[in-house]
Amino acid sequence: MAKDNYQRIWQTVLLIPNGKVASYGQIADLAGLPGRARLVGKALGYAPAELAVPWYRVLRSDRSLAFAPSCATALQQRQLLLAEGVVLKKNRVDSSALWQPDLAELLFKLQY
DNA sequence: TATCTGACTGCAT
DNA sequence: CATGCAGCCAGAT
Repeated sequence: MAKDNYQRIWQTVLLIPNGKVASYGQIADLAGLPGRARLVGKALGYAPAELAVPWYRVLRSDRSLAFAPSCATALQQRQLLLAEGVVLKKNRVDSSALWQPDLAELLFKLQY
């Protein structure tokens, strides 16, 4: 069911550590949904506020933010990332902020 | 059931 | 390094 995929995506995004970022495609892979990067974007859009999913830690594979640089959403994303110490240069995060999860630990936490 | 959409990607230029 | 573009595919209508 669609809702199940959203749940898996939200849970995976919840595991991104403070100060780290991941790409849509990476989240899709880790969530067991390879090839569905675009679905990750939709899932974040539908994420219930009470889950407090750190949507701002997810960006494109080239490390650029997925919004027009001047729109309100992009501004908020930049602010949230900067607040966590993520280095941002021209709408791109520094590669040192990329999340490199330990797969064994992930499998344990996600409980598939 | 058929179509349309896009918070994406990889590759070519 | 930046842009363009075809391919992508589940979910929404």
